[in-house]
Amino acid sequence: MGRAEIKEIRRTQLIEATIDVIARRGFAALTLADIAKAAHLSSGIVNFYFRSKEELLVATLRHLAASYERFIDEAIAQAGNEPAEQFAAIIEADFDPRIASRKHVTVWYAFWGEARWRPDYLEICAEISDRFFVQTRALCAAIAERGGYRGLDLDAIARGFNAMSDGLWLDLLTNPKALSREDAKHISFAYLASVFPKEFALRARPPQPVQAANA
Amino acid sequence: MGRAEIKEIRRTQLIEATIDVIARRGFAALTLADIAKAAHLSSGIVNFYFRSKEELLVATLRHLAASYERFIDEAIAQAGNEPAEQFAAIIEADFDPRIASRKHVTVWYAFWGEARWRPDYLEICAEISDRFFVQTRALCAAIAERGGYRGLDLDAIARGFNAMSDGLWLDLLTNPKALSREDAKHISFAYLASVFPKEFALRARPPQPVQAANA
Amino acid sequence: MGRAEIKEIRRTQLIEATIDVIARRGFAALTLADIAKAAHLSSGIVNFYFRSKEELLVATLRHLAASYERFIDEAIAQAGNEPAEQFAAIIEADFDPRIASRKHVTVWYAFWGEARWRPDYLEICAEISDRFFVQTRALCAAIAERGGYRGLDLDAIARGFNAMSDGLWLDLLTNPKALSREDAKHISFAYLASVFPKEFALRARPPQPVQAANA
Amino acid sequence: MGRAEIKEIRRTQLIEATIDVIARRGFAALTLADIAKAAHLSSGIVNFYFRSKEELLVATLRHLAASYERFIDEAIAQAGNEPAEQFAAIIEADFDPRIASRKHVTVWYAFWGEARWRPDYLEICAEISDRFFVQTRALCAAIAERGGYRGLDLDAIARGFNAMSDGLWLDLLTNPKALSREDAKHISFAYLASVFPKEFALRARPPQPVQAANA
DNA sequence: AATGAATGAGAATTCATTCAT
DNA sequence: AATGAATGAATTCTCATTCAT
Repeated sequence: MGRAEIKEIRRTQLIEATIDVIARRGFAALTLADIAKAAHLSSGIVNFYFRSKEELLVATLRHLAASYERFIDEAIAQAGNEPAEQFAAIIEADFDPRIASRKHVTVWYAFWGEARWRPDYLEICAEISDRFFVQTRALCAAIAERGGYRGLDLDAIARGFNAMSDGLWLDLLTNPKALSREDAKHISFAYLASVFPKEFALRARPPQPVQAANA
Repeated sequence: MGRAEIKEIRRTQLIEATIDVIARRGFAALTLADIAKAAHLSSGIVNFYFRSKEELLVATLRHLAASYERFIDEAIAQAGNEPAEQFAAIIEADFDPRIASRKHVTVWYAFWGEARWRPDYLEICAEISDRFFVQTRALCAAIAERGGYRGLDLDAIARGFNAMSDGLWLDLLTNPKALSREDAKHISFAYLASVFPKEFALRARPPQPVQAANA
Repeated sequence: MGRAEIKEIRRTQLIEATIDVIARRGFAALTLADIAKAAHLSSGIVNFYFRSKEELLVATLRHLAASYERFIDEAIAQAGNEPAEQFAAIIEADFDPRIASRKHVTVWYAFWGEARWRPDYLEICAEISDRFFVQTRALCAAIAERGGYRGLDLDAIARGFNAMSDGLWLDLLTNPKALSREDAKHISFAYLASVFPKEFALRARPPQPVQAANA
Repeated sequence: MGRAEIKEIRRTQLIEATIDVIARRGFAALTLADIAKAAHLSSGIVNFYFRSKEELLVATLRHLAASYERFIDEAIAQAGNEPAEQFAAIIEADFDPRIASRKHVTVWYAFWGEARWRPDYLEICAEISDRFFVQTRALCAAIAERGGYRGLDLDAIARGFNAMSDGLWLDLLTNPKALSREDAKHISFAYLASVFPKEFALRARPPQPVQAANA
């Protein structure tokens, strides 16, 4: 195993340990000692692979963003050529247990909570948000064209959809009793069904389970 | 002025200082000394009026939640009896500069970022989210009845709306270049228009300005 | 006792503890914990009264310089009006056990050793060196005038004298077996006697003790 | 090239790197990693050729002392047989740019600053000081005899001369604006001229340049 | 009621040293 | 012979909390 590889392995190891520890203890209680312990390495190690705690955190957020994008892109790629299918794949991916796990959502919100004062975080967040907007906007446009929809405000629809996704994640985080991942998907589909009824009405499953979840 | 009153004045003074300092420095960099200085009081003061830093933070979140609810409730109260008017008032209030100021949004997200590990925060967040859901769900039901809409999934609409609001706040926070408060309102109205076209089509202002903002 | 006084007392207490610890352990081994312990205070105290370790060290050097200057100035003041008497007083003061104690010399050399990389130290050292040069140069001029000496290079004499003093301190430090404080005084007087024989020949005591010291 | 030779080459390489790094960064900031980098070697190397950092430092000081002695001895050897010539050669050598360079003086003072607490340093310093004393004392004796000087305190003259040299180095270090290497030489010669006027009066160049330097 | 001095535990960071390769 | 990854002890600095005044 070459040394360059080791370097990459360790960095990833530390980044994943960081995600674990944030998920377990929280951003405020995050210590390098805990991260090192979670990575089964010694306490001085982080400053060997990262210049500072802050740099590790930026690398962690970048890693998180890259994972998220990769997951969404793969889901779209596997969804076939129909834009509505692709959009549906985004929703499924967005609330897939591997992506919208309590752990991941937790960590995303931890970063968003601090983003305001860390230009690096902000940049990464804006980048992913812009990229996601472009993607969903293009799909909306394609669906609108194929479906013969007229006069739609595609920007508002796409941005609204993205915002709703983020907001549903927040509900998963802060109000898990009121909302399950399945509920979140249903709500997303219901939104799309209200804009593109022909394509999404059938996917928006009946509301009973939601009421059950609130019971 | 009685002692109880002074106590209340000081507590409020410290809570408001806390909000200021979080907005200015961030949650992670928040120190009791900074809070005391911002309140023009001496450094040991916080532990005099609050058992601990944590208790001050819980009180701050509670204060924030109460302000938010009061503002929304007043907006509804002033909106007249039409449910659609009331709903519109909620949107206007939700993105009013006094509520969705960068400062407030910042602080809300700071708390949400930490909420996962603080049961107290979580409870307050869930409470406000539930209350807001009940309110918006009731308005949706009223609009649907008056407007003769059938077969709507009211739970999904209300939850989706609330989620979208929170998500739009996140965009205001992390991507202010891509989204203004006016854009956010427009997107909210566009959503309602897609569900209740009769009531909201006219309010969803034409999309040009949004495109301009995104240019 | 007012609070402003306490502040000054504590700062002095910490500065003196710093001198003690440097003298005892050395500059390289100097830790804030040791200083705090030597001052019979708790470990966080230094950063309460000084912004950083570095600031404490600068304050310590300044304190050292001020003590030195005060001691020399007082010695001159008590020496009467004869310039030769005053010069003699400088030598006596310069090698007085209270000033040229092993502890003080040690600490001075510790600072000189680091001065090169710390502009603050350098400035203080240059200031004291310039001031001392001006003083001794003036005394040389007065002695030369009264004694009718002609053609003397007063700058070189004064600078040479000051340099010799510092160098003798170094010998006290690094070679205490070869040189006592009394030897140092004798050597200084011998130097002055070679320049101003009338005024200093008698003070330059016979060389035997020096030889004895070297034995 | 045998292993013993390589060992010697590497040790010298590391010692010279140490001198460079001390001169550049200072004693306090000296790290083995920096030294290794300056020697274009890998970070673990020092502990391969020296038992510890401390041992490297002692070797460095020894190297410095040996270089100094060699330089002075060579200067004396090249100066002919006249003791006054030899003494003059010592002064020239002592303030030769190759010996009294800012770099070397810096490093010497760094060691002197720490010497008090490191018996090894102290021993080396005392050794060089004693040796230098013996050398200069012998030259003084020879000059006195040839010149027919009577009643001189040769010990005091020699020790005073050595002390002045060290003190002038300190001035070069801490007060370079006030003193150049040429000034230092002039001051040294002026001192000798006051003791041995016949031999050194001519070498003590006129004082104007010194005044200029002080202007 | 309020102050701010003092405490001491805890965190990031640095770095000499070790050692597998 | 040389590398550089890994360790972990030590150090500075921060800060919530306490408490005498």
